[in-house]
This record gives sequence, structure tokens and C-alpha cells, in this order.
Amino acid sequence: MIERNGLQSGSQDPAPEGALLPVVQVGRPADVPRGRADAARNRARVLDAAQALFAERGVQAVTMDDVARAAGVGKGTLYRGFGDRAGLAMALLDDRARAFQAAVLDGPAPLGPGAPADDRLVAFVLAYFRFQADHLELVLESEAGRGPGARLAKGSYRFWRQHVAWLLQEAGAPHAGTRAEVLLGALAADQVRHWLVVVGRPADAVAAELAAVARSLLR
Amino acid sequence: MIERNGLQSGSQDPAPEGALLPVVQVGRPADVPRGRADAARNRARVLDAAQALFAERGVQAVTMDDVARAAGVGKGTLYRGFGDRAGLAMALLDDRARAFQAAVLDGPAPLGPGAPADDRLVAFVLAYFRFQADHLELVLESEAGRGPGARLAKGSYRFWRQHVAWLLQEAGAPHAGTRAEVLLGALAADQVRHWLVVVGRPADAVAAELAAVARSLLR
DNA sequence: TCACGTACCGGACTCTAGTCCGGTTCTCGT
DNA sequence: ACGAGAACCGGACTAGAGTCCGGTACGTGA
Repeated sequence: MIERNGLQSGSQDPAPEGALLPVVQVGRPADVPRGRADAARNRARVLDAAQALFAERGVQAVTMDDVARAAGVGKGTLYRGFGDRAGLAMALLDDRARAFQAAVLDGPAPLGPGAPADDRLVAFVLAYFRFQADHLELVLESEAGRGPGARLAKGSYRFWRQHVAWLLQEAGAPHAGTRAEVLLGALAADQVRHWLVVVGRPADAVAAELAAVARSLLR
Repeated sequence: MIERNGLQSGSQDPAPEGALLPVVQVGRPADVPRGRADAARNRARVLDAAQALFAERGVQAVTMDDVARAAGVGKGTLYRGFGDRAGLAMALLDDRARAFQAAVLDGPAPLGPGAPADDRLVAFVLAYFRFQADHLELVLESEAGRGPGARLAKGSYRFWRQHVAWLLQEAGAPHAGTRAEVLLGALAADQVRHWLVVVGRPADAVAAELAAVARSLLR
């Protein structure tokens, strides 16, 4: 593929608008020495510090000042590198998000290609739900952000929306675009948190019902 | 300006936790002289000032300090009376929210009682969508609020969730509770704003597709 | 090796939501 | 009518996200 440097989206760029997930490339070139050494070092420091603080106190209890201080870096550096709080959370999720995306695009059926679209859709719902549940705190932050509809404006949302819409269309569902958005809305971090944490329902039960919802949306 | 001076639920109480919509009562007792005269006067001033400012500059561009200053009131008074920004927005929507609720509970079919549950459900989706679209800015504020899942914690959400779940159950849908939440998620202000404002789709088309989604969720 | 320009650094600053509490004023009971 | 005290008033205060810009140090070209 093209040496598309969009890949370093998670490495140097201030993340123009939450475009953390590259639309295609997954493996990374590992080179692209474009940036400055101190910049890369600071980025790594910030990620390490954030991960440590988040693990120690919980994501919500950590302020951006905390992260900057712990990383030995100014707030300007922090915000230039990650854009905002949501960007920092996305960067921390980057590896796993890429892996999940790879599994959907190139992995084994039924999540990956090869299975009928309706089965892939159900597999996707289960996997996405699990992803959200497994990284709830970080995903919550990454889907937040200022302004209304922050979640709907991120690049990763567009990617998944397109994937789901395509599966729905392929499976013969009407209004695939709208239904993809309804389905992703049901899988949004806020909603998942509500079910699992606030209400305290067992994850398996919720996931199964959402899979049934996906099937219902096919007709 | 509205004759009604705030009505009981929204009149004195600091709105314990977004319980603006009473679960049953719609007509107001009209008595309950519990409060103080100056408190009521200040409340009215705040509502008037907020409405004027919101109309003039748009909801998002008005800060709570603006409202307090324009109302000739301290911030303490503002926050005691309405809890937070979302509470103020809810109070401004109160009349119409009550009217809508009354139409659903006691109004003519198919929105009100008398029609088959599936028809009522579709009527509800169309009416709720329209409500959200007609008061988008205020609803957006009222569904926001600090912390994740603010929308899911409000009393009005619980009310509608219950209503929709009941209709779904009555119509024979499986997992009525979960599906009610999925449906309301699709009708959330953020999502509606995304379709209508960001993407620019015509309201009628979106509403029709959501009605179809509701029907799909019945089986 | 060295000078140059650019990209980056960092912390002081702004902006706004929401809290607190000393002082005031209205209502109720007598 | 009047005293007592609860309820309310308002603005100073806190906290935290995100911005700005003068200064710095890194990479590049000669």
C-alpha cells in the first residue's frame, strides 16, 4: 500500500479530529522518523504516566494536570500531543482498537470475512460489546469530549458505522445506514456502563439481547 | 412567560435528581403554598431571563453567569432553584414535556390509549422524535450534565423507558426493557442532532426510518 | 562543526460550571 | 403585632479543561 503516513496518526500528529484508527493499515511501519526525539520521548512519558495514574486511581479521578505533572511535562505538550482528554484515552486504547479492527477486517470468521453477513453482524455486536465492557473507563473518556455528539464525530465512529452499515446492507436490511447508527448507539459506552455498572446486569445476558436486537434489525 | 408559574414539581424543590416529570400526576394541585414569595419571584425572573437570552444568542452561547446577571439574581439562587444547567433547561421545557406526557397517557389514540400497542409504539416514536427535533437545543442541554450517562439517570428517562417497555411487552416483543433502551438511545438528542443538523437529513425521512426500526424491534 | 530556522516546550492564563457560607428576610405560631 | 428561626439570598471561591506565547533546543544544510 501507499506509504500512507496516516498511520502515524497515533504517533506524532495532534490527531486532527479523532482519526486514531487508520481506515486500512494495521501493521505499523515502525519507522517514519519524522518527529523530534524529545517529542517522541515526551509522548511515551505521557502515555506511561497516564496509564499508571489511571490504573492507580481510576480514570475519572485523574486530571490532566496530574498527568502532565507525573509525566514531567507541561500542559501545552500534553494537549499538543493528544488534543484533549478524549484523545489521550484513545491513544491508550490504540493498540487494542487496532487489534480489534484487524480481527474484523482480516481475522477468522464469523467476525472476519468469510461468514454470511448476518452472522458477521451478530459476531460484531458481541465482540464490540465485549470491547466496550473490557475497557469501559477508557472508552467512556474517549467517547466523551466537549460539545454534543462528540462520539459521533470521531473517526473511529465513522469507520464502524460504515462497517456495520455494509453488513446490514449485505444481509438485506432496510435503511442500513440509520440502523447501523441505532445499533452503535446501543453499544455506546454510556449505555453499556448503564447496563453493567448502574443496573448491574450480567454482561452475557445484555450481550445476548443486543445480538437479538441486531437480528431483529435485519428485517 | 406562560401563566403557570412553574408548577409544583418544578416550583420549589431543588429537583432532587432530575425528577421533573411526575410519574402520574399531570394536572397540578395549584395549591401547596409551601414556598416563599421572593423565591417564586426569583424563579420566574430566572426563567424569563433564560428564555430571552437563549432565544437571543442560542442556548450554547449563554453561560450560567449570564443568566444570573440578566435575572438580577446570584448564582447561588440560580443553582439552588434548578440544580444545574440541565435542570434549568428542563424547567424551560417543563410545560411542553408535560403536555406531551399528557398526550401519551390520556390523549387520543394512537398516541394515547385505545390503539393496539404496536401502533401506539410507532406513534410514540414519531411524536418523541418530533419533540426532540422541535426543542433540540434545550433538550440537548437537558440530556447533558456531568458525568457519563447523565441522560440515563434523569427521572424523565425512567418514565419513558417504562412506557416504551410496556408498549413493547404488550405488543409481544422479546426483551422489552433492553429494546426500550435501545429505542430511546436512537431518539437521544445527540443522535437526533447528528442526523438533522450535522448530516442534514430531512426530519420526515429519519422519523419514518425510526418508526420502521421500532416495528422491527417488535419481533 | 556550526549557525539557522522551525517545531516543540511548559507553565501562566482564561473561561465556566458548580460550591459555600455569612448575612438577610420572609413565614408561622402565638 | 411580634419574636424566632428556617429558608433564602448573592457573590466570592474552587476546580479543572483547554489556550497562548515567549523562550528553547533539536534537526538540517553547508
